[in-house]
Amino acid sequence: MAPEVDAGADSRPTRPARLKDVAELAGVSLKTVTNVVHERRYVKDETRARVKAAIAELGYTPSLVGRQLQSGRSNIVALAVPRIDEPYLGALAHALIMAGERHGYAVFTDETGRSDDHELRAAGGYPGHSIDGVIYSPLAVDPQRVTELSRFTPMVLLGEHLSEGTADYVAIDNEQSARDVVRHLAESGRQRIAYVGGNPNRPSSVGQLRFQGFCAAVKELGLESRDEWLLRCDRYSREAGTAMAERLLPRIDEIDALVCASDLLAIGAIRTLIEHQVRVPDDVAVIGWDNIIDGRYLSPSLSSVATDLDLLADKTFEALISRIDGNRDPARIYTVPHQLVIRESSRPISPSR
Amino acid sequence: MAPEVDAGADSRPTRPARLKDVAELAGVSLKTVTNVVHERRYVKDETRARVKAAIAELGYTPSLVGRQLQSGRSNIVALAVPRIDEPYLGALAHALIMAGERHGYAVFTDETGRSDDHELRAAGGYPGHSIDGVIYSPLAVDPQRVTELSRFTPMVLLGEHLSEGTADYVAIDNEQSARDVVRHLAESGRQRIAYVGGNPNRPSSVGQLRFQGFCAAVKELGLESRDEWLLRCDRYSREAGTAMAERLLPRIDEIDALVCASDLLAIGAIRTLIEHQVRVPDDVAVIGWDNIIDGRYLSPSLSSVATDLDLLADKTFEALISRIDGNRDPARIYTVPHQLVIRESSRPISPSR
DNA sequence: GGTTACAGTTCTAACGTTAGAAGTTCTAAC
DNA sequence: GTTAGAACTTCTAACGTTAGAACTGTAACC
Repeated sequence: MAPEVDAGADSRPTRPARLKDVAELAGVSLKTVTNVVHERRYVKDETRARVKAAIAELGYTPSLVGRQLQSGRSNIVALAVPRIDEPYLGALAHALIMAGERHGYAVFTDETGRSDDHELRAAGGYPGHSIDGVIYSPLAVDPQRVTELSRFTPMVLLGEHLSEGTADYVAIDNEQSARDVVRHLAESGRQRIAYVGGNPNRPSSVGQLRFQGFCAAVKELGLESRDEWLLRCDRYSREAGTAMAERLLPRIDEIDALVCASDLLAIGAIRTLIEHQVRVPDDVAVIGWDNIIDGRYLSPSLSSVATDLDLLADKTFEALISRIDGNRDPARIYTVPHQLVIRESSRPISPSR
Repeated sequence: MAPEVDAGADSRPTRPARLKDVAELAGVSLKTVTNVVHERRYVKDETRARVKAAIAELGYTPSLVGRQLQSGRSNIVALAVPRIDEPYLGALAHALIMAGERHGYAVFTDETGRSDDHELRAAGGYPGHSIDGVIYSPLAVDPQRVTELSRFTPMVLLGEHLSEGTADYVAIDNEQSARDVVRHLAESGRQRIAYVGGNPNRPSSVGQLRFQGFCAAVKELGLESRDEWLLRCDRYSREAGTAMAERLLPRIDEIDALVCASDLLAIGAIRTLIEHQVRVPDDVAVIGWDNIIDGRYLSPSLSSVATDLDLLADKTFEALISRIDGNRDPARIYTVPHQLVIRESSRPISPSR
């Protein structure tokens, strides 16, 4: 008999109904109920109706834990990012949650920024947690370790690029986007461009790739270049932006544009420049990457390299699901298109004004 | 026998080790292994050492799914917010993830902004998902439904205040914080203050409480007040901020301060004001709520009412865990302190400048 | 009347963990 | 030498779901 007898509208079950309760109420076996739930053949219409009525009456919802144990699959993927309260990572998480829904996966967002241990746990696929796959934005972990661990965890990398062949990687063409940025500035009349960002110690990091593209474009376009205009840092935060801008201030008259490897760096830098009466964009144009929403509402509004996050998220899931389904091909790089969004901070120099 | 024989350093297990594998390797029973894992008495030192060695050799990690099924507890709580890419909600999520770790819970962030269905699923405790509790920031769902559903789901409400007695609620004293804002502006020499935010259709919403505090303080301090200076809207977004500021523009010369029910509203409003050559704070002071990081980097930087999110997160977990542990007391309101953070956007009017 | 085919249903073991019940071995006391 | 109890281990069922194997019943065909 069922554990709960409906004693009127006021009484409620204290525990969720199980498959067994449905089976007993409908007077059929467990298997028949599963067959109905999964819409399988070989169930008489009359039986099906009876089972469905029982499901409705008990408010039965299949326990995903039971299914998980049985199938070994959870349809949950983890998103491992340093901090969820960074604007770009929040936007990324949002896009991935939406894409996950389209692809039938729930996205569990985990913050790894606190310690290397957290990152390693993510790279190892969260042992014990029955996570189907990991979308991973590594920060500190040794690429070698990631390579080792990813062999047993379906994984897609975002954000930072580790050594080739580590795991699938989805990103824009960072080098090309930096060239586009420099060409845009040159076409707007900028001649002496500074660069902030890119940790030289991580040769294939995003900031480094952007730096390479920047340098190549500066050379190709015959623009002036000085080592003192190239500031390197390994965090792309607002604080780092202010710090770098302060280091640049003594030479600020030498330059007329500043390329920052992220919008946060740019936001920090602009704040410092404005505090020191440097006019943006009249004295110095500034441009960043990520196209975070806040950039639109700054004064001046911030020009930026935009990624189509929905597309990136879809490609990420395609790659990840293929790995979850057992694909053992060599790691692949998926490139998503980027776009320059020109706003006030990189307005062309005009004779008037 | 164990399913995997270690055939050398290159070979790796294809599936995670189970308790059973450990037991077989150590030559003991399942129960003995659990006893070791849980550090129980009645295990000989020698046996314990053997079991621990086996655990280490196999890299065994207990399956949380198995535990969940057995115990009915997952130690996972859901955080249901409209969108994770809103700065305040991202900061909130970060604080809750950190607090969850302190209290032994993982925080699963779910976005409910897309549809009422998503919100209802959250309010119902995510049936089937074995979630121990829900931290819930409702937006659209009928309070009545939340009340019904929350009776069977350990739940704490954040952000929007529903009808009294619905569920535990953690927030700042919104009314008092609005009074503090008005007093600060008055003390800084502002006389004619406008207000943006607060949906009059949701009587106990945050924006409404702030509005009440605002009106009371204006009256108490004998400040001028006109209905045309009070703009109501139900979304606290940047877009709403620009829209509301545009509606205010024709009367902008009448006012000298603008109180916005959120920093996003304020950011949108400031952008519009600056575009129309209204000087902030010289012509109009602006102040918001939430103290989002971006406010610090705007020019002018944004004054705001700050909540101690770490404290809020800790109180949230205390309340939620008490409910998870079976507390059936009437719903309670937990108040966390707030603080005015004065920045450039509400600088006092000074004769010079 | 017997065979075949298939629709519809039940039985059973399995996923990994847990803990109560039951069993075994050992020590110490009478 | 027996007994009590402690120390330690094994046995077993349970959590909720699933699917293959096995069973029953019916209809069609020769």
